[in-house]
Amino acid sequence: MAKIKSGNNTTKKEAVLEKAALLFKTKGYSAASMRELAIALGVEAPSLYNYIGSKTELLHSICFKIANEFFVNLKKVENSTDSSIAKIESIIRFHIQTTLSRFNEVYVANHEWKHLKEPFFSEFLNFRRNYEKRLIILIETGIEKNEIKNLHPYVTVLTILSAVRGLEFWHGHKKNVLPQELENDMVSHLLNGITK
Amino acid sequence: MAKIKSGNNTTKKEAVLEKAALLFKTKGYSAASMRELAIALGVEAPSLYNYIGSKTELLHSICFKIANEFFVNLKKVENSTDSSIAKIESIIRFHIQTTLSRFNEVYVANHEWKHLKEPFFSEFLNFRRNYEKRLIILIETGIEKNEIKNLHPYVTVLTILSAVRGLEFWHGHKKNVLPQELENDMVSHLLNGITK
DNA sequence: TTGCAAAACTAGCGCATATTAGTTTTTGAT
DNA sequence: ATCAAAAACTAATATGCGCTAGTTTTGCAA
Repeated sequence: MAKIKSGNNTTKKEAVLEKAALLFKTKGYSAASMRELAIALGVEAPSLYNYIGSKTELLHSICFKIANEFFVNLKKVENSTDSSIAKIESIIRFHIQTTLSRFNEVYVANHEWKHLKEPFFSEFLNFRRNYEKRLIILIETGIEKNEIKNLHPYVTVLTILSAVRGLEFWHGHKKNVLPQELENDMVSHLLNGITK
Repeated sequence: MAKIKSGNNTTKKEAVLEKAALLFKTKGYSAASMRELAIALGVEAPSLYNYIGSKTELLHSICFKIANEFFVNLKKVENSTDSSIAKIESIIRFHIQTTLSRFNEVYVANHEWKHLKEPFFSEFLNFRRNYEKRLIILIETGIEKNEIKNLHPYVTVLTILSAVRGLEFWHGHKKNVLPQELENDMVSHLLNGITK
């Protein structure tokens, strides 16, 4: 049967990962089957195991790759000399841009990570909590410096993270709103709500 | 074995539904098994079928009960004589309150509805789209009346709905923030961001 | 105390799953 | 043309699933 097609600069494993992200997003990790994934790649299910170790490894790869990218960005922002508001804006824009350009992977990392097996489940959970905590510190600093309104920092972070996560439901509306317009309007909404 | 316990004013079917909502939320609909649900109720799996028709019926009941409550509230708000901003505020508060008080069911309705079978899948999807569309109209009216900033209405609705949906991740922090404080701060953030 | 319906049980069917083992085909460099 | 490695295949295993059938137990009303 036909070989797994992979774009010129991607390995076959990456081709599998890409299809897996789409499938996991569409059907959910548990309901997605390796047979289905194989069919999507034009291949029989056992052939997949020439490239990958297991179904759970696919989920692991997707989740931690995305988590790492967000974390790298966070560190970059933390080390900048921007104002608190500018830092928050930068993080919001990164979330929006990454979510729009890496739709399937971001969705899986956000919604299917709970199917990770231990110890990876706990590792990922700590990752999230740490990320959230460091955003709270960013907000707290902004409040102390009188840049940001004195709302409860955790609520502010939750509101922001939830709002950008909601872009996963964005899909079919691309025709009516340009990505740049979406990004600017959402940033405006979220920042105007907390800027002093 | 022990009978299924149900609170004084609830039927046994409702007891099953309540546990099902918790289980579907924790493990996801597909990964949750009827055997597991039965154990949580102190019973063997086939006994459940004395009360319910099928696993998918459980999901259906949870999703449409919640959807209906949100819809009833929406109609009430639409028919009021409040300003546009007050209408939006009212809807945001309803979302927050319902999410906090009906945690598991709201989570399932928001995240697991995609496992509904046709024709219920499409019915639920139309429900959501209709709800969203009517919120957009509310926003558009507010912009025309010069109450609300001229951001793209769809983006505004997406931001608001996403933010309140994020309360599903609220859980463990109840000790540090009172629900009333949470509600007021989130409402403040979301409304200040769009009020003219 | 009897009788009957509600609600539990045990056994098991049919099906789908992830994965392994072993084998064959395809591919590309020499 | 050769030959080894890469990548596909077929077959099968063990497991778990939702659910049904048929039977026994339980609990309340008479």
